Amino acid sequence: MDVFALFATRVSAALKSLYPEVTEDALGRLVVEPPRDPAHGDLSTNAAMVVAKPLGRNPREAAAALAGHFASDKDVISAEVAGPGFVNFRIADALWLDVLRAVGQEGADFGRTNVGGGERVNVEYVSANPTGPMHVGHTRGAVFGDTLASLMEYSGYDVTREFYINDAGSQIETLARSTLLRYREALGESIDIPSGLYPGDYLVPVGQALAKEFGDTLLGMPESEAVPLVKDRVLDAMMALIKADLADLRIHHDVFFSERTLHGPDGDIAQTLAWLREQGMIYEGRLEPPKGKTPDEWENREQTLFRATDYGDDIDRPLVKSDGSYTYFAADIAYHRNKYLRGFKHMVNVLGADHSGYVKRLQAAVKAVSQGEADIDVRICQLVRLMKNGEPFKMSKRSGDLVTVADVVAEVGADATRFMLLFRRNDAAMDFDFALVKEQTRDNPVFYVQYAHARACSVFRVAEREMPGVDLSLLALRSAAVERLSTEAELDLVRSVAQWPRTVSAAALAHEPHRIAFYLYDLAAAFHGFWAKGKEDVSLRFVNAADPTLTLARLALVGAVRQVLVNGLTILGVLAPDELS
RNA sequence: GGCCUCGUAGCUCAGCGGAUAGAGCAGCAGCCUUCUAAGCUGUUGGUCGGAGGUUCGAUUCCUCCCGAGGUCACCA
Repeated sequence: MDVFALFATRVSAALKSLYPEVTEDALGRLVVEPPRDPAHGDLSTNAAMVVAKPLGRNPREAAAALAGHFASDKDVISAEVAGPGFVNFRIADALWLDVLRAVGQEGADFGRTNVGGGERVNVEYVSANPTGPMHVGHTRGAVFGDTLASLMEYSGYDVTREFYINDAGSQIETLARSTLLRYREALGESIDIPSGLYPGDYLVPVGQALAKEFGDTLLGMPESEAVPLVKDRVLDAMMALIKADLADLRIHHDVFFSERTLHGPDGDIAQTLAWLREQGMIYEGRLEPPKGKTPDEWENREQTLFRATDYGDDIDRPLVKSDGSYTYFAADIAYHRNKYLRGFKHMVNVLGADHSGYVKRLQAAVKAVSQGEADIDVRICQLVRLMKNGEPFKMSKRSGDLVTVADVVAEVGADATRFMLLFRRNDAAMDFDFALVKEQTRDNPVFYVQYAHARACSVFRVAEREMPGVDLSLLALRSAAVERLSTEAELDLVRSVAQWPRTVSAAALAHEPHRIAFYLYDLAAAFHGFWAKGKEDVSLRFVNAADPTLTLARLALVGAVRQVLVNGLTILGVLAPDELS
C-alpha cells in the first residue's frame, strides 16, 4: 500500500473529470509527495500547476477546483490551495493507520511494487579481470551493482545479474606464463619472476595443481601447446577466487559470460562486424591524434573504424588492432549485441571511475546493435579512499596492509562494508574509514540502523514477558486498535513507514540504491527518537502493562518499523540482527 | 587541449523541477543515568562555486567560466 501512489491515481482521475481535455503528457509530470514543511499538510500535489499551463488556465483556479473535488473524499480532512497552485491535503488518521495494517498483511512484500512492469533488465557488474583475487577497488561497484539488481528485482523488473569475464586479452597470456613459472617452482626449480609477470602468491597453488595433474610433461611441450592447457586451469582457479571473494560480500551472479567465446572465425565478433558492415556502420579511415599531448608511439595509419559519432560518441572507434586482432571495444560491441539478441532491451553497466571515458562509446554500441530499440545506463562508481582514524592509508602488499576484498571483509565484516559503500551517491568519491565502521555510535550508520532493528526486537521481548500468552505476531497485530496512536511522535513514525513504498520505487527508477540506505537511516532516527521520549515520559513507552490496548497499538507500530527495516536491509544485503553484541 | 564526475553550513554529506534548502558531527545553552545498548532537548551557522538561459517556479535542466578529481588511438 502506497498512500502517495493511491492519491496520485485519485488526483489524476479528478483532473480528467474536471478537464477532459487534459493530456497524458501533463499528467505524467504530476507528483504527489510529502510537503517539505509538515505544517503544509500530509500530502502535496503540483497537479494544478502542471495542468493549468497547457489548458490556458490560472493554476490557482485549477487548484481550487481540484481541492473542491476532494471535499467529499472520506480520507481527506482538508484540501487547501497554497502558494502558486499547490493543493495540500490533510489525511484522515485512519488512512495512515491503514498503512500499519498493510504492513502486517504484506510483511516482506510491503514496499514491493511493479514499477518495472516485468521488463527484463541485464545488470552487469564487477567484470574484474580474472588475473587474481578481487582488489578492494572493485568492491564499490560490486556492492552497488548487486544492490541495484536487488532493488530492481524488488520493484518488478526481471533482472539478470551478469559478470563479463575479460579472459581474452594479452593479460591472460601473461597470467598463463606466470603460472607456468609457478609450475616449475612446484617441480622443484628455483624461479625468478621477471617484471611484467604476476608475482602474486595466489598462483602458487595453481602451479602445484598443475604439477600434480601433469607431472613434468608440460616442460616437454612447445609453449604453444602448454599455454592453452595452463590458461584453462588458471582461469578456472582465478574465477573460483573471485567468486569466493564475492560470496564473502554476499554477491552472486546469474550469468558468467566469457569474452573468449566471442572470438574465433565464426564467433559473435566476426558476425557482429559483418552485420555492422552491411549496415554501413564500419569504414576504413584515419583518426586525428588526440589533442594536447600526443602519445609517444602514435602511428597515423588507416584502420577499421566504427561510426560511433553517428550515435553520439566523440570520435569513431577502432575495431582492429595493428596486429590484426580485435580491439576490446569490438568484443564489447559483440557482447552487447549478444545481450540484445538474448532479449534485453534494458541494460545497466556498473563501471569504475577509470572507465568514465568509455560510457559514450558503450551507449553508441548499444544504440547501433539494437537499432535504437535498447537502452543502456552506465553507472560510474567513483574512487574509494581507505582511511584509518581520518588518515588515508597506502595499500601495498609488501607492508601487509589491506588490499583484497577478503581482507576488508575480515576486518570490518560484510554488513559494514556493504552499508558504508551504499551510504553515498555512487558518482561521488568517498572515504571509507575503518575505525568509524567499527564504532558503536550514531556516527556509524550501519550500527545505528542495525541497532534500531535490535531495539525493536528488544521491545517485543519485553512485551512478551509483560503480556505472556498474547499473540504479538505482525499478522495478529493487524487487529490492534491503532487509532489509539495519537501523539505527533507516533504519527510521525507512521508517516515515515508510509514513505517506504515510494522510496523504493523512486530509487529503483533512478537506479540509486543509496536512497534506500538514507531512508533507513532516517527511519532509524525517527524510531530511536520516539524511544528516547519514553525515557523521559513513561506514558510514551511502548510497553505499558496498565493499558494493553494501547500497548498492542504501539507494538503494531514497532512491528511495522521493524518489518520495513528488514525489508530495506534485505535489499541492501545487510543482516538485521535481533541483538547486537 | 577534449571528454566524464563532483563543487550545498566550520567538517562529513542528503536534497525526487516546487513553498522559508535539510541531517549528523563540531560550537553554544540547558537537562539526564538506560523498556540490555547510540545520552536527550534547544540553539548558532548558507551568496547551494560564479554568470547567463529555459520555466508559472531552478540547488535540481541547458550554456559558458572558475576550482577539484578521473580519463584520453592500438592496453583490458
